[in-house]
Amino acid sequence: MKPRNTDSPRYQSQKQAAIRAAAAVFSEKGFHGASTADIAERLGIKQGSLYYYFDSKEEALEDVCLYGLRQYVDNMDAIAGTDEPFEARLLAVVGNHLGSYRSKSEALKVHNDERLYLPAERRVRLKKLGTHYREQLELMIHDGVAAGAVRETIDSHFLAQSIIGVCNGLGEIIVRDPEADVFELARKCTDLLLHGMVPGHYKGE
Amino acid sequence: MKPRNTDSPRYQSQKQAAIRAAAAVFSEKGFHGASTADIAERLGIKQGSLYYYFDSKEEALEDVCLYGLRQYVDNMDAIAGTDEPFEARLLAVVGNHLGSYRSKSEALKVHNDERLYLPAERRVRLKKLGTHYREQLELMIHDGVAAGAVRETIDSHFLAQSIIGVCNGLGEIIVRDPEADVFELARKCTDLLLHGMVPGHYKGE
DNA sequence: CCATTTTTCTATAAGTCTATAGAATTCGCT
DNA sequence: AGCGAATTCTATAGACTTATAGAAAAATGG
Repeated sequence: MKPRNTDSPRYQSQKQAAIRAAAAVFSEKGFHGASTADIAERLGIKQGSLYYYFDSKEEALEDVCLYGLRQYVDNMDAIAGTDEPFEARLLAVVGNHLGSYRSKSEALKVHNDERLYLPAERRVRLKKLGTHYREQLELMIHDGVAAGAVRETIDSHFLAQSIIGVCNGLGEIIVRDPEADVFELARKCTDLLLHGMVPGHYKGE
Repeated sequence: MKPRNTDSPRYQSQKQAAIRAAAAVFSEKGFHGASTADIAERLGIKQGSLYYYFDSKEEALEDVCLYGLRQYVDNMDAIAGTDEPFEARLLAVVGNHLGSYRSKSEALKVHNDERLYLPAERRVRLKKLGTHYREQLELMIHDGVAAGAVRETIDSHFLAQSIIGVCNGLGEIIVRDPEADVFELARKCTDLLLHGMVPGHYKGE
């Protein structure tokens, strides 16, 4: 183990850069397909030097996943804490999810696709964040039911998973097409989830 | 290159078994994380012997992906070819998608998560099948609009991607919980897509 | 039941990868 | 400029992988 000053501003900014470099490489080649040499090269240093910032390749993956997930979950907490009407909160949730694909697509993609390759003990913190996210969403749905904005016959676990699924599906559009209008997509997505695709319901549009 | 009789019934059944073994291992460890030794072990033969059935590890991945995708796409063709009303066809599509997670979850999961690690020239056949699938779905949506079953304001690319997304999201429930009732999930999913989560629309339920 | 074909095994070459240790360089500060 | 700390470099051990070649074993069929 090397001596390192984890508080120095230089260390912090390089570590941040290292995480982003790892995110980019993992997202392109996958965890096992990427080598530490790939990550170091993108960062502009040599392979061995990378171990100044990560104790192991697995730690790098964990850091990338946490980085990708953190802001995303924080935003959810903020949304769940407001007393906006259900529809507005749903729009905010969808917007947050889709927005993450644009701003930090790589780290979040790595979390989605590669986190399973982490050993169980490295996944605890991620799991906590993930279940927290879903719980907040399910609570929101319960509120929606109580407020009469959501049918009582829909169970919240099913619905939460559906919402997450649609967002991930649309995330592919966002990643594929850098021109895609994220806000417009979020609006259409929320509308679909609320009112379905069938025409002629009272809400005129 | 070894001499092999690809027509003998024994070869065919062992090759099938090899593809399934590869699917299981790739799905658990990922393409790069899995070794040819892992696949051979699951099949009950030695590492070197595997090359009697695959020219390379990449070919194994391609075969697994094709295996996972084929039946899934064939079913879509059958569904698109009927003249059932739109709602019934949507239910069939969703049921097919969710059902695939139950029956061949491993190969389809491999296709979803690992196909990107194939070199471009090995991906052509997969791409063809995939875009064919989405085109059929978009055509179905156009029919639905023409028949008045779908709002005109929804664009079919967006909707197709949303449908695929919800199904993948619910696929996680199916994979996680072997007791989950796939047909019931498909019904609820179709209902959500058609009518949304908001209560009080004319269709009483 | 023997001869031929098919399938599997053993052994290994050649390459890649992670992680470490210690030397060399750069940085921040006075 | 010069000292000590922080950062990066070089070099390498040790493990693991894919793919191949030729020997061995098992199946097939006349």
